[in-house]
Amino acid sequence: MNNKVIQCCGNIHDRSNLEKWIDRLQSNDLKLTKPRRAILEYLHNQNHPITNREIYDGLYNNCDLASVYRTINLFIEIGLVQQFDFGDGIARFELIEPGEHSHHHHIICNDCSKVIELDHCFPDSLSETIAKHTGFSGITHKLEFFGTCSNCNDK
Amino acid sequence: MNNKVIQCCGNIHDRSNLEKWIDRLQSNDLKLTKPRRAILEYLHNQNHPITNREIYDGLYNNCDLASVYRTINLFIEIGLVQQFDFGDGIARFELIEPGEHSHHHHIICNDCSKVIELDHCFPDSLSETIAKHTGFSGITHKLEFFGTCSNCNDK
DNA sequence: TTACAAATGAATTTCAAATTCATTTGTTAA
DNA sequence: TTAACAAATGAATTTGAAATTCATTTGTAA
Repeated sequence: MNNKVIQCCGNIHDRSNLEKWIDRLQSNDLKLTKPRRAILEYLHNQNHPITNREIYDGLYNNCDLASVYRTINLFIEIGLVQQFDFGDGIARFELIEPGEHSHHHHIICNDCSKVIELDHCFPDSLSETIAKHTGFSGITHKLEFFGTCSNCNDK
Repeated sequence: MNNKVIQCCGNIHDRSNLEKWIDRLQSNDLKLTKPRRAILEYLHNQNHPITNREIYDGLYNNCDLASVYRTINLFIEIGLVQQFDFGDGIARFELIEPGEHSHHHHIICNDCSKVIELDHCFPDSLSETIAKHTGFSGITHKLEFFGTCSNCNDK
């Protein structure tokens, strides 16, 4: 395995990490194209969910906006990316890093839109109760918190 | 007070209930117009959140679609209506009936889109923990559940 | 190196939502 | 009741996110 460092979009990555994604793509009979690699790496550099437009802007014409939409949808289909909705009508996306705890939520500041990732969640027993009560199975949930961050509170 | 029954959109209402909303509108210096009354009554007849287009279609040209959007936004501003997001990118709205427990969530079937309203929620202690952990104040949340309903499971 | 399916870019389309502006409609006071 | 006027409406247009179409380009595997 070649662990040389490659340069892209002004950021430096360990190629070994990238190869896990490449494997993931190729095991799904998908081509490793420049736009896909660029989007993958751009997502990897973020620590919060970002919009398709933010990805497009961040890639500086390395990739068309339509391809960002297409690629993100593809990544969601193969379970590489997770979508979050912060209530403003614009979808946001986060890379699910291999081996990471993927289930998490966020709290978003109503004033400045600051985002903090949360590990907190309610116990599974709540979903189980709802399953019994409604007859639904395979229950998942979408949960985001909102409030005023300490910075905005001080103003 | 005049408690006569009025007819609108094929449904019958007790005028005394409607007057609570009228008071609500007028105490906000807002006019009680035909579109606003029609939307209010249409919302009152629903038992699940509905989209702007569903309201428009249900009103049969008693009101322009633009006015539905405007009126719903207005009702949200004055706290008469609550918005829900079921993850399909189309906003849904529910009337907050006076004196009702307004905080609730839903479970939506991934197959047939059936919606059940839920009283279940996690304890406030979770929000308090998050407040302490993040320094955020005035914490609210958006929470919806998804799964497969018993009907779709049997197919 | 070639062949070809798959993916891309550019332009267009779709759809929810918001906005503009001339006309209409509640409301309040005469 | 009527008149006056701000507020709200309808109709058309605009916006913005997202999806789609199609000719061209690009990975990949023979």
